[in-house]
Amino acid sequence: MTQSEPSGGTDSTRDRLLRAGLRIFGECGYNGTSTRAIATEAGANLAAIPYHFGGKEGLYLAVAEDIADRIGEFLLPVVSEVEASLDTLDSREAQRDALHRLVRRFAQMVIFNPETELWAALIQREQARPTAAFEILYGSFMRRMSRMIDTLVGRLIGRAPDDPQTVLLATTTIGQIMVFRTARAAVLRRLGWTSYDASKEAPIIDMLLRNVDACIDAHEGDAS
Amino acid sequence: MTQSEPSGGTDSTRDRLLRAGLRIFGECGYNGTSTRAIATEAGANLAAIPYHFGGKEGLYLAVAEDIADRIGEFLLPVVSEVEASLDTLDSREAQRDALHRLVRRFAQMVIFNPETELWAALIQREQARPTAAFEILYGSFMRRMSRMIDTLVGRLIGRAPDDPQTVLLATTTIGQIMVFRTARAAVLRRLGWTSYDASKEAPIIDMLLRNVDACIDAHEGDAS
DNA sequence: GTCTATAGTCGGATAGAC
DNA sequence: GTCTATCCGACTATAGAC
Repeated sequence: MTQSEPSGGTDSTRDRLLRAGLRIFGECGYNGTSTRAIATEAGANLAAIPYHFGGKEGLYLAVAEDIADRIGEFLLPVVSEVEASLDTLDSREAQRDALHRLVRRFAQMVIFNPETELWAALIQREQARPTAAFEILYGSFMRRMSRMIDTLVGRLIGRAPDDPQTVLLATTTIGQIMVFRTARAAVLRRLGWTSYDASKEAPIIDMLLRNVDACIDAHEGDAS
Repeated sequence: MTQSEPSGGTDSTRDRLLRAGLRIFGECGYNGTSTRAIATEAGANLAAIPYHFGGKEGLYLAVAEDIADRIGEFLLPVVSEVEASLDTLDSREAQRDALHRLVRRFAQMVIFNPETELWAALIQREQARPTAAFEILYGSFMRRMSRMIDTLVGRLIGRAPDDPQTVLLATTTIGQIMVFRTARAAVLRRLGWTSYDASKEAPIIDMLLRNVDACIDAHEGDAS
């Protein structure tokens, strides 16, 4: 959301630094990453980092913005579509279907999109220990995605979107998806898998949608 | 589980280093932590770290063992109790009740035990990027806790404990709890809270147990 | 915009006195 | 077992030529 689009076709030094920064910051964390490693992987000069980004921290924040942009590109088509149709969702089936579309898309990204591998660790660290980068991530897509899920869940259980009960239920819904990412090492080990390959997508998402429906039915119509 | 018990009453240099290491490794990550910072906080000499633990990495692994021990102390009473009663759980109600006890205890630890704050970030990093410390954590309590939940969930839905469907459902159950820790920053912000204080324990755990029951009912008796 | 060279700081580990 | 002193490598940032 700055002036440049590293996702575009260009391959300037700035873009290569951003790509290398994304990979190495994601893998090693802020402190575990040296600007030398980034410059080397980008095939750029060490001094190019202070020049283009003002320093290591500036590059880190630029990487966070880049991640936010890419997640936005992936999620926003579906989010916008649901937002636009929100006023016409009068039947429970339509509301449920909209929620399913959001959950499906989110799960596809979090669990099965290989690109996510790079973003996930960085976002997790920002959740555990927020820095300025968290504001970038939260303000860009997290807020909008969360509000949308809250709104739909709230309608389905007959509560306001900002009712604590609604938000808690929306949270557990998202948690069922995210655990495949955040407890990845333990989950894969228990399943005897080495990665979440495409053949697992249908059974996992089926289970998630079934659980979402079950949890919502369990909380429907118990307005305080 | 080594030779010493830092949880005991002693306060040797070794114990103080372990406590300081737990706090700072947890807060700043392995690379973000300097042995100088640990030694200072422990009121110990820098050279005491190579002396007692062989170096920074040895201290980190000792911290992981310490965490595993403490989590074990918190969880194992309940896990053992359920394990022991496993053969006599013939009614669905008894099985469900046992699962509730595990979920409740796990949630109390993960979400509401303030001590967990220190462990959580370290464990999360090990999930995203396992090192030798992950083996220590997984082998000590994760495996046992997971097997227990798999076993109970499997019985309740009429499948084997290692059936993928069983493991997936157990995973989503754990995910509903862990999200309060792993997406902490975003969840608190959406709820307008600043921490999970004790007054929130009952409503959150009630919702979790209700969701667990609902998900299990949704998957009951659809044996392949 | 990109390079080399270097300044200045901080990291972990060790030697050796006590 | 605990200390001081120190080595040496790695880090980020900057100066200044091109």
